[in-house]
Amino acid sequence: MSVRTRFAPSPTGMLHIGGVRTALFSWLYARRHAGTFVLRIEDTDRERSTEEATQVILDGMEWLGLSADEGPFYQTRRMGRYGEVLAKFIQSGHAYRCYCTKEELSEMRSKQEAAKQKPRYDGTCRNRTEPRAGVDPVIRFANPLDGSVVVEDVIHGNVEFQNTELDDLIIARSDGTPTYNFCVVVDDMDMQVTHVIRGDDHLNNTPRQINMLKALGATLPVYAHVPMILGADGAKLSKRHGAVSVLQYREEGFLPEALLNYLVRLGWSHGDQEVFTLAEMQSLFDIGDVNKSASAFNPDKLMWLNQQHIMRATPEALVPHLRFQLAMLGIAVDDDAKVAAVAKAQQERAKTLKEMAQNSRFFFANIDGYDEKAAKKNLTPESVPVLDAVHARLAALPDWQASAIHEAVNDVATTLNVGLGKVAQPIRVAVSGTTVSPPIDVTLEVLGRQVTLERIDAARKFALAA
RNA sequence: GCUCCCAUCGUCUAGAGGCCUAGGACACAGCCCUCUCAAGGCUGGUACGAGGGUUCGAAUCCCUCUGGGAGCGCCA
Repeated sequence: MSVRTRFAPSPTGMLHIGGVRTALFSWLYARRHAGTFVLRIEDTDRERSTEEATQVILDGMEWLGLSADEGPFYQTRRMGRYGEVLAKFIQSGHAYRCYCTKEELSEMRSKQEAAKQKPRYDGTCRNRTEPRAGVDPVIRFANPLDGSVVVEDVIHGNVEFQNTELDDLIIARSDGTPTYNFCVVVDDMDMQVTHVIRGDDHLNNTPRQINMLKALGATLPVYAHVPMILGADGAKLSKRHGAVSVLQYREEGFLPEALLNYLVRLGWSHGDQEVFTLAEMQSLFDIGDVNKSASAFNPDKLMWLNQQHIMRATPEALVPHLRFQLAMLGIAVDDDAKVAAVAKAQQERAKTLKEMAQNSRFFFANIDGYDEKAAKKNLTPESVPVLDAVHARLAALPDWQASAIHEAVNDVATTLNVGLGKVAQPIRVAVSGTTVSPPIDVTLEVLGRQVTLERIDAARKFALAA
């Protein structure tokens, strides 16, 4: 039987990197085994599910390239099917109507807590034969009373739960709508999911799901409960560090493959390798190799990986990303060749595309003044002769190419008997407004002769006045 | 409280009894390279939670403790 995995987020909060990682593991596993990856939106909680969160899931998955082979399926559109199974369960005695009120249940709970017991439903309505007037019943699954359930997990090994620890969970609310644990079971069965890969916060309700699956006579899937991702401080992932919408990472200038690379290395490794292409991840990843322990999110390493991926990408591949970031800065460019040239010049010196765009403004827009410290040091009366000499040499250059520019700048330094730095820095400040840019020859080539000469002229005037 | 899970540098990890005076990566510090910033190279410090076993030998196996996490909803 071929592998079928699924990612089943609920649109009650923004999809964040924790969710993305389980999605990635599921997707990778399906890819590795030429299987099918299903996307299912678990939106049975009408109160808390939002359109916006659903859109983030869809857009996020698309941005990351984690395309679904089937779906998205929405649980809210499968209500008929759930009702069918519910009826079957009641008929077969696997489920029953419970008329206990919320007040009664909460009283039961507080008594149990006071007695230092685990709160659980006591089964009062199991043997009730008559409805209770004025109470809309919920439906509970009649969990086996004795014996145990063993979850065979490829990451954690066999985990045994006693049925006496489990209680009769509610599978349909008093308004008739089915609940999470029940829908998951029906869906995983109907969608013929072979491998359930999800966060290990679900390990505890897996035995209940297995009991229901058994009651349905379904084949059990293979389980893989992956460890959670913690915040940078080792505490639960929160908004302050990482629990933001995945799309936030696009805004921040991360490459999808870099984020995926970072995430795949959380709980998984392949020797000493740190940088993985998408193709490598697909061929090397195996869910059984995933660690058991939770890991903390480390923004620095994500940054480093992003830079590694930027460096290894072809300039052409960076074009759309850089354009996106330039557009965010209000810079519209239609010259893809120039964007590629800039990307090529900058790809070694930016940790994010956002940073690259910020540092590349001067290639596309006029500079608005000079950095104060930079000008004070480099655009002085003493630098005027340098700027003059450079201007003259560059104006006379037959070919506007980095190699020729390099030679010209070197010549000026030699002629004036100063270090290359004394020449390159004033030019750099003149054309970029700052002391930081790619190598000066490359910078000028990309900038073009006309703009270069204009800016040197302007800088010369500024230096004279200083 | 009960049940379940987890435990190697600050962080991500290698390690499946001798190859470990514990390896790699991020971060940090220093040096080199150098027209700036980077990238790159080299060097450095820091870890097997504690205690008991098993064994000729334990980071690796077992037990206890400690610490962390999850679940126990008419949430998912």
